[in-house]
Amino acid sequence: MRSAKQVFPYLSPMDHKRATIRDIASALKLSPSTVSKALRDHPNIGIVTRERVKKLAKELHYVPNQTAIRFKQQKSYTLGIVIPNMLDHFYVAAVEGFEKFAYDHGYQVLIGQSHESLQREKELLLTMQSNRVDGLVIAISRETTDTSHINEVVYSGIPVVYFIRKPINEELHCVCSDVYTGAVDAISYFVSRGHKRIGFINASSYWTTSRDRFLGYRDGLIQHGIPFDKSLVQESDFSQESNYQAIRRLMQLDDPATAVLTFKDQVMLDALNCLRFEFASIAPAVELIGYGANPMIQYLEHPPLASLKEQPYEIGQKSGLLLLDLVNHPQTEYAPQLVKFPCNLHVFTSHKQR
Amino acid sequence: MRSAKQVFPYLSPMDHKRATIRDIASALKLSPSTVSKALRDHPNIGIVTRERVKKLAKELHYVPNQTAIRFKQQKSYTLGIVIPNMLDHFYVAAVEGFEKFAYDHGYQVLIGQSHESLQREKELLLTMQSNRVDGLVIAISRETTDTSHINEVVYSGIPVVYFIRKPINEELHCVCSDVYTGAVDAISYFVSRGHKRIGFINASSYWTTSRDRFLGYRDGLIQHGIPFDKSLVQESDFSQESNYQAIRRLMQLDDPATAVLTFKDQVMLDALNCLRFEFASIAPAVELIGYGANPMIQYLEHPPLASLKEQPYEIGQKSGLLLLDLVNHPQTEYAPQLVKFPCNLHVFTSHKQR
DNA sequence: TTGTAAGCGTTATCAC
DNA sequence: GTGATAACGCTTACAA
Repeated sequence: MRSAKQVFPYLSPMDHKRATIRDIASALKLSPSTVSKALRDHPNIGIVTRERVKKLAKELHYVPNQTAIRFKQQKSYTLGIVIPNMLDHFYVAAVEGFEKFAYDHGYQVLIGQSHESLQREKELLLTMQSNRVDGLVIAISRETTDTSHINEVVYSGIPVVYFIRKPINEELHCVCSDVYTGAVDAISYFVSRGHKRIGFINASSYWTTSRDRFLGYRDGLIQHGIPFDKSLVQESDFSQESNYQAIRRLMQLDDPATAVLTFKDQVMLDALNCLRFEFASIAPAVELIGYGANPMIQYLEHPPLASLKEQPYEIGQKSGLLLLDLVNHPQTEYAPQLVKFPCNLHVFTSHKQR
Repeated sequence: MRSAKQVFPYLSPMDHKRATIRDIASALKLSPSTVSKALRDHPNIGIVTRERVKKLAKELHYVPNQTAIRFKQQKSYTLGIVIPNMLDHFYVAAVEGFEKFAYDHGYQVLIGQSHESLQREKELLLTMQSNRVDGLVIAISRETTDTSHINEVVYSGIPVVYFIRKPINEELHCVCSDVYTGAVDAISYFVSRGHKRIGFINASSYWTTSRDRFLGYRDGLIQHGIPFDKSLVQESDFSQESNYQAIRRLMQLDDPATAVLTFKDQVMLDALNCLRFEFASIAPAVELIGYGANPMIQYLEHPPLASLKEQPYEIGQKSGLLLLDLVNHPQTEYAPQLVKFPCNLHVFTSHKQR
């Protein structure tokens, strides 16, 4: 067994050229094509030759050169995934689902983070094209109101699937959460607990995921005969300051909110802290519901009322499935699908026990 | 502006072949080499030609084919990073630092997650080699007690840098946290608050990062004249059940711990919950310190005493720097460096105010 | 069952 | 200032 000591200083490619199919071929007095076939168990290579080839390949530490294969095959066996941020568990879970699916089908994954910047998103898409990814899924950035850069990718022959966030009026496959129904359920639950002043902290954007949350909020109220009040709807950009501002406004109304639905758990957590620090007297009476069912909530002594549990892993997987289907059937016309995964209201234990 | 509608069904490569340097060359009645040089602002191409080329390139939506460039240059312009897990903020932050450095130097990043499996780690390294990454940083999995697969990579000419976790007795560059000093500081702080029964929940492993925490814990005690007591040291595999078990054992001793240092914040959070649910009477008196300064702690009403704030982003950056140096100077002999970033004790506000 | 040769897109070298 | 040619490692018709 070679130890680290022995390999110092590590051998540069000059000292130790990586073995190629040619090297194996000439050593064995075979042709490169025979070696190539033997290594891949091609049926019309004799068993003896095949074994000889494999044995030597192992001895020479032959590792197939993917960069050459990709180039030759005009296929990168790589799928791209563009997300806003890896610090958000939700996106990480989605990436995991996507990655698992991709790996299981022989594809690699190139991850890009837009950090909510349109500029960065455009650069990422160029990189993806330049790397000739075979397909791409994307959760658009907050700044993405124009999608010409995405259409450019589609036009260049790379299939694209939206996931989690989709621009309004764009028609490509999309996999996301059924946030509408989730919002309706949340409102119903609030109403069942006697709330009438129900606030909503949304994200300002071009995404359907914001619009649908809003529609669910509004329809939920209407279904229970509660008039819609514009002043109960606030927007946040997810920064702590912005989250604090939004909850403050809802608390400082003449008739303040007694319950608040938030765009996601991170917003809810900040709201919870703001209530605790700045509105201590009324804080315990204010009930909150977010989206995401962040596992960290289990560590809170006074958890929020509930959270809408989404299925990011499954969303990632399903996006991968739709994408690979497009990759493998490039010329087929298709009707863009909109796949929605349910958001289930997850009520935290301490509230259930009341 | 092309709209999504117009591109439906999306054009397959057959309908719309991607432009190559050859296409541009023949359209302009130039040679491919001239076009290639023009696109890269090579000095001995006339300004007129250059502009003509660039104009047409834009019109044809020419995007350089990285797969061809990589192949031609025998360089992938890709760096690999292998981590156990992306669900851990700490590693995500490290990846971010590494990625930023890599991108700024014209490299892409291929991320691999071992999920603490040696088998998976080996597969990842093969993939990395197969993709001819120009270099690799790795935080080894929990199961990695033998490093021959890593030496194999080094031997094949790909420089490797360890980060965060390093096997004992392996000599390559390594960038990690100064967990030893962190542990000593934590113990000193515990002692200054009157603790004498100080427990420690460590990770069982072959990593220096476990050994160093332990040595810091032990030396910290010794420095304050507190005898080392083996029963105060427990091990955990980071699962919730394992974390609960570990803290339970420390609480059920004849002379229980009154303070506990944990391998990382996740362990501390579970310990906190376990204390709250199962040892409510003594819980408030037990003080905890973890590693990581997880931002979620700010949402706890009764936060732990403190956390050792590490610098994962900087660790990622520095690993990138050392790695690129190796990539760019392949034949230089080098003495393996061990770079340590400080762990600073971060005391949570509610305790400061006591 | 094995061998030959062409070609994927780009760039480096050298010639003009 | 521009062009011709070879080469990177591999796969795949097609030929033997």
